[in-house]
Amino acid sequence: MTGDILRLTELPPLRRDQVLERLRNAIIAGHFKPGDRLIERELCERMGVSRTSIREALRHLEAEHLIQVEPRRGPVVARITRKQIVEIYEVRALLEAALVRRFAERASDEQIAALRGIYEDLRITRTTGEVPRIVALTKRYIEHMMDAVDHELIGDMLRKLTARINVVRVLAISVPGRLEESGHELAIVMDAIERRDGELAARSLTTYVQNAAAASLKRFDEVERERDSVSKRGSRTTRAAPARSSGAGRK
Amino acid sequence: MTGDILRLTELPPLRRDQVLERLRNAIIAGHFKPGDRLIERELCERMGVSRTSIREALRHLEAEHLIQVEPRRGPVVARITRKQIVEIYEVRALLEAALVRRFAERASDEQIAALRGIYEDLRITRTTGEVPRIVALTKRYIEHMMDAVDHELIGDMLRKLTARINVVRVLAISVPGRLEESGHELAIVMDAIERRDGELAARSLTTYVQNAAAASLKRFDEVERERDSVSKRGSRTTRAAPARSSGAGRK
DNA sequence: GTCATCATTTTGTATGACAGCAGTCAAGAT
DNA sequence: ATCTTGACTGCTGTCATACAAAATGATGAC
Repeated sequence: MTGDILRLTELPPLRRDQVLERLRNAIIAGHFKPGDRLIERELCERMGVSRTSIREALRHLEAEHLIQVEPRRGPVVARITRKQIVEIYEVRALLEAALVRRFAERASDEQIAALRGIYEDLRITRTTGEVPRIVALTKRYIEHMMDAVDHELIGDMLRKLTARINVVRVLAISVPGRLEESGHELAIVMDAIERRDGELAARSLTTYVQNAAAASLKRFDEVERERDSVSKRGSRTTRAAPARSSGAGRK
Repeated sequence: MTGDILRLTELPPLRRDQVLERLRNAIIAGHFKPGDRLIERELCERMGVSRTSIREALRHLEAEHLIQVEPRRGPVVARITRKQIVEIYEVRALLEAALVRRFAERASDEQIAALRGIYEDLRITRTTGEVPRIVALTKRYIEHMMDAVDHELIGDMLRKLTARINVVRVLAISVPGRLEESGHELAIVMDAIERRDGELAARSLTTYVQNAAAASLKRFDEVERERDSVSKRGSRTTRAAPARSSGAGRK
């Protein structure tokens, strides 16, 4: 019998999984910055585990694209390119649109009411400008839909994608005018859901995400430009990758 | 200077990456069957590397959902559930529709002509019923679009998704009537692309994928039913990885 | 056939070792 | 002062070994 559902003795969580989660959180939270090297021995000491566990967790993060590993140079917190941001938002738009469509069409009235509750919190908080709380509520909002829709794969993919652009995404919130604009879009989405109009909800959410993408890209470009001008006069930055600012197009 | 264009000593590919690729291929090709246990020591011996490299590759495969790891029981080739098949096809439909839309709208005339070439090969081969060749050409077809569209993320995701359902997918080809039906759908897609009608191409491809999903699910259910009735009278539990007589026999 | 008991595998983790690439820094050359 | 060179150091990639705890398999009792 393999399905040990009724197990009494909780077996201890695997060290490598604990390491994985803590590293992942640290990266997403921005505690490690893009480009930072993750040195194994350091991580060992700080987390009190052996290299074995650290390295296995790193392989997992590598597969999630949260770190990049150049052979014999070791892992680095993933830098994100402009093209990647564009692509991630594009796919996010597709997936979230599908998600909200299903939610509008299939969620129970209670689930929709609960979403309305989260939405109202969010709407109010948006007027106060408490960015961390806005981020948290936005997350709650989408997570609520994921739970209700019960689409493991879309949920999984969205979580991984948002992890990759979390830093950029948070920046985008503080783009002037963004909050008002997006508030309007979200209102339409919420109304459409309540009218069970999946199509409209999906279309509106797509617009919302596209605008969010535009805001993120704007901030990204600003940061890039600033970083460039600094590195031009300032000290020599140890940059591993060429990281051309514009026109990264290869032929 | 790190622009290693003129490197003489081609640095050896990392062992863990070689292991990763070989294991991944073995799983996708069905050389290991779903539910088979992957025992570290065995893999070490058969591949001539240490547990370190094997285990790191396994963590990567775990992140790709090609293996499942229950704590302290070790890795097992991922079994796929009916729900997962449904979900994967749903997302595949979304992503491939987006892909073909972009291709229809942006590809060069030459790229479209090349696609037509692959398509014609495929169309002819379909009449002959050579399943392996059909599979190969279908893969070429989609890969050609990925290359042309140059959307790293969608390409990446599609590759990972198809890896997970490869076995089921191949089975579906031999569903009676499927080939004729899908031939028709593909023809519409191809025509729409040539007329630069991204919308129609996307819609048709969605239908195509949905039908493919239906065929796969049908075969999946058949196999399931058969397996159930066998296990009811025959040997008891669903054995994980008995040393199959065919192939490498150990013990 | 079911169940308890013991032997054997296998995983999870730690430790130590070492070759070899990568980045650094100081000494010498121009 | 700047550039070049070469030694130095830091890390990664990989292996071998070890061992506790859990899982699996075998054995025998009821």
